[in-house]
Amino acid sequence: MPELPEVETTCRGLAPHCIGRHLVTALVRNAQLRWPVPADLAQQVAGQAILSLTRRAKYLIVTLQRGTLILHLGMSGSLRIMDSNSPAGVHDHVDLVLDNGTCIRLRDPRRFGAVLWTQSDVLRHPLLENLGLEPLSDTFDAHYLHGCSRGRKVSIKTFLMDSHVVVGVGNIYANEALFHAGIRPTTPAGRLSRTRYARLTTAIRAILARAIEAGGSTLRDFVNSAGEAGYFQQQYMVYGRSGESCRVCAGSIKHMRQGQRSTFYCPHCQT
DNA sequence: CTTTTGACCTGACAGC
DNA sequence: TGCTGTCAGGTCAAAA
Repeated sequence: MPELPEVETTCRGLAPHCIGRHLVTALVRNAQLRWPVPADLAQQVAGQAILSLTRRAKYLIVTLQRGTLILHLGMSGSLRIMDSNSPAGVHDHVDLVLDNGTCIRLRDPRRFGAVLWTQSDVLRHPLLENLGLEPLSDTFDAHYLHGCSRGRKVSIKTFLMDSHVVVGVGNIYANEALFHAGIRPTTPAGRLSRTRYARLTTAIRAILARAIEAGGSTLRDFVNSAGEAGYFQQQYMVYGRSGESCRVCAGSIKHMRQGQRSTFYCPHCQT
């Protein structure tokens, strides 16, 4: 489920329900996520106000008065505002219980997600300190990508998905952005011209921004309901369309694997 | 340093 | 109806 637009949508959807509220406790039903949920999480967060909810890469950062929660949705996680008395499903692993009878409930069937706690500068946390640029920031441009790709032999698609270069570009949007930029996913990153990186950065920004807008339409349903409709409403140009005809040239969309991930592209439109 | 591979975990689905 | 194998939106850690 979660690429950057979904995490951003989650962040915006949760914020009005929890900013300024106090956490009563944390209820951990299953601590075995990507990393163990801290055993003392409830004691750490109890009684503290939620000061802000922000996003860095695909991490959600919940700033409390005396520490910070770092949340990640992994491959299958979702966060929802629920009545704290509502029965938990098998994959509802953590509730952050608020002072108004609701909770932020983490559901994550595959348990690749994370709930971590830090009292240090969160941006210096080992998971966050070496992250690349935000794709929607002003500094993310052709000059940046061109510069850090010099000498790199990895394919442009693998390069795009490297979070030390740029964050938030997952498998779906890497495929889609390369189609929009007309770039073959297998091209070595170090061989692309600045001009082609300009097309690519424009494509990445446009696609992510559009996906976030689409996700925004689901925000009003964020409480007690599925907040995922916006995601599936996207009409993909290549992702998941192998064997189907290209929406631009009508040629056949091809499928291949790059580093255990599925790649889809149009051999005619992407060179 | 860069690049590749394995690992984590469950659920859905295709094919026998 | 089972069973087995493959695949899925992420990304760290270890090996090469």
